[in-house]
Amino acid sequence: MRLPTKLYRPITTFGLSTNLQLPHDTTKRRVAEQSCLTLLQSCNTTQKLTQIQTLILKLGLRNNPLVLTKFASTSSELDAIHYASSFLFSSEADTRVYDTFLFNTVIRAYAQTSNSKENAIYFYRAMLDYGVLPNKFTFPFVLKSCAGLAHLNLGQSVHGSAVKFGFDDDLHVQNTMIHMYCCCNEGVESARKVFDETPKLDSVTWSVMIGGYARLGCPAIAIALYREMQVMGVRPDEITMVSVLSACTDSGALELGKWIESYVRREKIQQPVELCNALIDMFAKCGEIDKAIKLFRQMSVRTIVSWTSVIVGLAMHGRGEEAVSLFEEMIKTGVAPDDVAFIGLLSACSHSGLVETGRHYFNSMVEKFGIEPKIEHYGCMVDLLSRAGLVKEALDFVQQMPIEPNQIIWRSIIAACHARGELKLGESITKQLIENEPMHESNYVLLSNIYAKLLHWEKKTKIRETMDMKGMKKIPGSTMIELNNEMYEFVAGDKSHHQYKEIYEMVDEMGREMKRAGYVPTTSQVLLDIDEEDKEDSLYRHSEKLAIAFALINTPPGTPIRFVKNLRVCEDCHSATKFISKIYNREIVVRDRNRFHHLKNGSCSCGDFW
DNA sequence: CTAGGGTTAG
Repeated sequence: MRLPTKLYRPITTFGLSTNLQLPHDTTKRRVAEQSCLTLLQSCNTTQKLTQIQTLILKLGLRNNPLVLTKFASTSSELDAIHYASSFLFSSEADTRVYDTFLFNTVIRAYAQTSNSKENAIYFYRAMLDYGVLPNKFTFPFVLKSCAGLAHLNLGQSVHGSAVKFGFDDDLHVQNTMIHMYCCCNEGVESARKVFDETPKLDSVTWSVMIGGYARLGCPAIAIALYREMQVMGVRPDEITMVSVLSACTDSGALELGKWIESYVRREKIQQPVELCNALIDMFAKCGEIDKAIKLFRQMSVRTIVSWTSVIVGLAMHGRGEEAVSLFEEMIKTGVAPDDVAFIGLLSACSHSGLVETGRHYFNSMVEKFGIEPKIEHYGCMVDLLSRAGLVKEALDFVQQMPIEPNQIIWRSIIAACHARGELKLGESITKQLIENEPMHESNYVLLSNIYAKLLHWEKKTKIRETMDMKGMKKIPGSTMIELNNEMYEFVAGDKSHHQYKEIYEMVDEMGREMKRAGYVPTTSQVLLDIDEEDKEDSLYRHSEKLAIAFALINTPPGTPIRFVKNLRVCEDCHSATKFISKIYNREIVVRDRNRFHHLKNGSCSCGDFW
């Protein structure tokens, strides 16, 4: 990690002597000191700080600990903090008055900034260099900075330091420690270790760990941990609820989400906007978009996040027109859209084929709202054109973009090539991608799908071999489904479930019924080049078919079935699910990687393009 | 002077 050396170096260029006489009169001094402090409190720009600095020097108050501390904690603007800290630690300052409190103040100031957290670490090290002892308040600030930097080694060293100074048994330090580890890649295990060694009497400890698992993409563990928390009798607060809700959102655990909504009301847990937003997001992403809209309408205070959550939800459900009119309503209400709101809006246009509307809003970003489009916005536009079948326009658009296109953008175009039969073009783009990033497995999957469609089985097999040779694996498809307040996860060919025999019998029965109704398996997407019957067999073992069979066995007739798939739903499963919705008279709500499919009576809300 | 909160294209 690179630390800013310039701050630590003595700065002697202030040009003012510190040898001015102090006012002898104590009252006068008090007044001067007081006015200095008052001034400092109101000052937040570099310019103002310079003026006050002059005043401090003239009054000879430079080494007054109170002034120093105030000086460090006053600034909210980054430049001002830098300036203040260089002033404090310049060679003219009297280091004898440096104390823990002063360092804590500087460290806190940096820990709270969004992009200057290295400096917090830097001053923590300076503190130790000066021989100033940290206290139990120091570590939460420092650990928070480590968390923001997501720097595991650094975090471990601070952890060691906290142990050395004997503050690792402080609850606040432990909680921040867990949080820090949760924010670092590869840090979960360390987080869990600290968590397991903690008495965990506190809802914060649980919230941190639950939120950590939710953020790391392990919603099932997060939910299990919440249940454990309930068993231990720790009362969750509104922040715990936000963390658990985000786990519900990710895994599609609608029942638990609903339960939390009623629990919050029953237990009279505070309902800040953030919690309402989390509820809206949960309902929208668990397929209950109308419920999300209803909640949104009932809110008395809304933030841009509330609006955006609903817009994104509508986008995922393919209800583009409503998303657009909600966006317009938002502007009329006086809420200025931000870049995220535009991503939601543009993706809504994309999923509903609103090409002209999308173009109009994309242009309005700069023209009307002064928001510079980012790669995500360009990505939405490429997707918009690609999905509408305008592959050539999409390519032109990429060529004219002022930003370097990324893999996501190319994959949008490849998907369109795949869907529109532009297989040669798709093949050449994909080959290019593989050349640039030979270790990215999804590119090989794309190419392999194109070869399957072209019926080039030998080429397809070759790709498979290349992947094996490079030690790459296709991400396994998995399906999460909630039943009787439990989450179940299925992967293709899964036999770990205790009901697996019944499930496979049900899968066979489903296959027979579907064939009778006219279903033809789409075997072209099977990765392996095996004979047709085996291909069918491996299709029937796709995780979503197992999940559907599981739900059919365990729920009364007519109950809607909802599940979440981690990848894009494959062509065959999509068509099979449509048949099942009709044959078994079930409403099936599927959330795949990109969007929702509401299947009912043999047809799907996505209009068969996703 | 101390801790925890996901709205983000495919």
